Amino acid sequence: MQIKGYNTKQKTIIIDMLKNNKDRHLTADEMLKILDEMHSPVGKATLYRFLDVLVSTGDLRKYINLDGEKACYQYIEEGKCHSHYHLKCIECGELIHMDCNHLDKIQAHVLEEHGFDVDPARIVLYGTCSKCREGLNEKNN
Amino acid sequence: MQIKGYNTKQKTIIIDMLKNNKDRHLTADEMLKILDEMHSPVGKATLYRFLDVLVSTGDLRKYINLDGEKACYQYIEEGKCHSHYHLKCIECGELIHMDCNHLDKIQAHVLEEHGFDVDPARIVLYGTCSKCREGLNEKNN
DNA sequence: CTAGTTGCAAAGAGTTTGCATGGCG
DNA sequence: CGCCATGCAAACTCTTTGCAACTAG
Repeated sequence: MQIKGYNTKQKTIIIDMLKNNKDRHLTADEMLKILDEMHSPVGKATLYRFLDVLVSTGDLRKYINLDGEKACYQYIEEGKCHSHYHLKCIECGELIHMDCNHLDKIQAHVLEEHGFDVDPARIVLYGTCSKCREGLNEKNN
Repeated sequence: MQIKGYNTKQKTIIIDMLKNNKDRHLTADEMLKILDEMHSPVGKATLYRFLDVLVSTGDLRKYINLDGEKACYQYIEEGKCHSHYHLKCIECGELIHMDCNHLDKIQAHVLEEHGFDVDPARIVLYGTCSKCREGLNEKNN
């Protein structure tokens, strides 16, 4: 991918980290921790600034965590249009990727009846997963 | 409604204010302002603490940080379970509150087919509103 | 009386900004 | 060399907490 602006060490590190975690939703804090563990610490401000750039160029998607209030980010692979939906458990935090044609109807319905064009890739449904409802899930957050 | 704990002046004032604004989504700051204008100022901490109580008793619904913004609250009339969905325009940032029975099916479907219990109040659908799609919307953020 | 409640101010959490230094091109 | 980027710390915003004074029951 094309890096906007100067091609610095920090930007390369951040992008590598994001690519290595493209299946996860990461918060800024988690990223800082990962970068530390990679022995490639990056300044907090630098991270936030570059994440903003990546979001604006469409390489990164920003989700607002309705529960914990921290924003989560997920890297978007070039040209790859994720047409699946995300379920995020507010108990255990697990992120579930759901392929489901049924939900494609949401988009059609909201567009026709409400005049609003939903981006399906951005849909995140918050709730509780089956494990947590059954109380089987260990506390892991 | 039944007030939990002691029945104080501040609690009565807050509940009155909420009832008078049950058609709106208010942030804590907006409430403080309204209370000031009613010449019945209530301490910030008192408000936040009582809002928490009302949310826990189910009298108030809390919508959290839709886009790094403040939490907003809506009073729930007794016995009336009214859930609606949020549409957030990624162009102009407008937050649209949509009442739609059709979308209630999302919850049932995801629970039955995917074993995941979605909280409808937390659903936020990102996309573009009709005004922005037509390019008619003024830049307002 | 005494446990719940209030309000101030200070602390927290997450994010942004100011500014001097440093590095890309 | 000029300009952008970096990183620290301080600022900022929204919310929560500590604590002494207060009040409902």
